[in-house]
Amino acid sequence: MGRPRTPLLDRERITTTALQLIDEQGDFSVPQIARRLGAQTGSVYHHVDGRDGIVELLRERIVSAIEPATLDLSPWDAALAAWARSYRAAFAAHPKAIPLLMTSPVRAPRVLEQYERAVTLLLEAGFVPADVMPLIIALENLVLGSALDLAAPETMWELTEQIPTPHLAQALAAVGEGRADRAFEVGLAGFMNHARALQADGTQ
Amino acid sequence: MGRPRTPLLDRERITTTALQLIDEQGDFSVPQIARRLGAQTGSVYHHVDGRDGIVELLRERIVSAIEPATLDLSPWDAALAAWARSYRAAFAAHPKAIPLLMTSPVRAPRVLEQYERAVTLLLEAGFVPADVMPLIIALENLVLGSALDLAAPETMWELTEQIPTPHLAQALAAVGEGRADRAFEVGLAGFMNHARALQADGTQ
DNA sequence: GCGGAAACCGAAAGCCTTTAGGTTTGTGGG
DNA sequence: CCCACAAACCTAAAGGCTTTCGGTTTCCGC
Repeated sequence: MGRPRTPLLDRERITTTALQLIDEQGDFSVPQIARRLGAQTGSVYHHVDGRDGIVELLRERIVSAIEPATLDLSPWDAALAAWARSYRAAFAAHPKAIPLLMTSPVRAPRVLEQYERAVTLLLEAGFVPADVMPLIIALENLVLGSALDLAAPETMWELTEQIPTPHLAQALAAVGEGRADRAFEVGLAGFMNHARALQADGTQ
Repeated sequence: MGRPRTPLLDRERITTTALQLIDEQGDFSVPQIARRLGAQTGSVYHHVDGRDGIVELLRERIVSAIEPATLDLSPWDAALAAWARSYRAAFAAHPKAIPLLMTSPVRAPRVLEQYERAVTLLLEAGFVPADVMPLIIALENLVLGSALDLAAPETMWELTEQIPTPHLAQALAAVGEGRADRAFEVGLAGFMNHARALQADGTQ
């Protein structure tokens, strides 16, 4: 038994395996990870700060796909919209992980830096400081709400014949594929128009 | 031991106890419910379809607070905005329950009826069928994203001194109390403006 | 070469979900 | 009235999960 000649576990492999499990079945457990990597359950705890620690690693892994360079775009509204799309895309790549990540706060330095830059962007664009966080949080609501929609089963609404919903059925049929993407773009367009209007009011 | 003279358990009490536990500690378990009601764990399963069944009861309990009469308001945009606020308020009453309810689809007849009426409302207002679902889903994204924000800890962003975030700290300080509510109103205003513009384009 | 750190195993405590069979109480049909 | 059956609860147990702890082997710096 004892220490193996070549290591079986490390944070990288643990994270990757957890993400695989989540993509496959929507959840993970420490014993499952250990089995896939050929180790015993307890051994995982030598590399990771418990199950919550693995969730934290997953969060960092997933948000690392957000493209910080989007915030360098000009003008500010193009930057903000591109950042929102990149933010959403990062979560959309692993929709089933979203419920696990939604509860605990943002701690990843990489993401905090991006929020800092987004705030700076809006301040430089002429927004009043008190208006900035509501805007950013509203955008975040949109992104996360949409990401959640991606995590939901194909049909978020289970239509039954017991409750007649003819117009809902018609509207669902009319939108067809990519309803989640179209809804996000509608919400984003509404948000960006509103933000531009606010900025025009403030800087006129 | 056998059957007690006055029943200890029923769906109503199980649901209420589960909701209490969630409000207190953010989660619940079947043994915890049984203990609070003075019964054994296994007995709960005679009334409820497992843990998932309890979650389903919780969903119905919580969404029953959405006020259907909001959709009777006139004009259509006032109705939609009031419905969105009522929708969000229903979840905001039990923010810690939100992560439990976000995964599975909407099955509650009471809510499906309201979606049907919302679709009808937009169709009667002159929206093209293909535009209706994106709008409603975008609104839902806003509502659920904002509800999630309510479920998060007080500070969604954990600022540390290791990563300097002066502008973020300033913006957070400037918004003060009720940042979640203000963000929701900003997002809703943007959405409603966009919807009104779309409707004006379509019916002109 | 040797001592400590690193990596893993084995085992266990304590929680959870769910099922199965046994016991008592209520109830409706004969 | 009584008796069979359904309802409500209990006891017990299987199997999974999270986490901790002590033991064993291997690696690495000095």
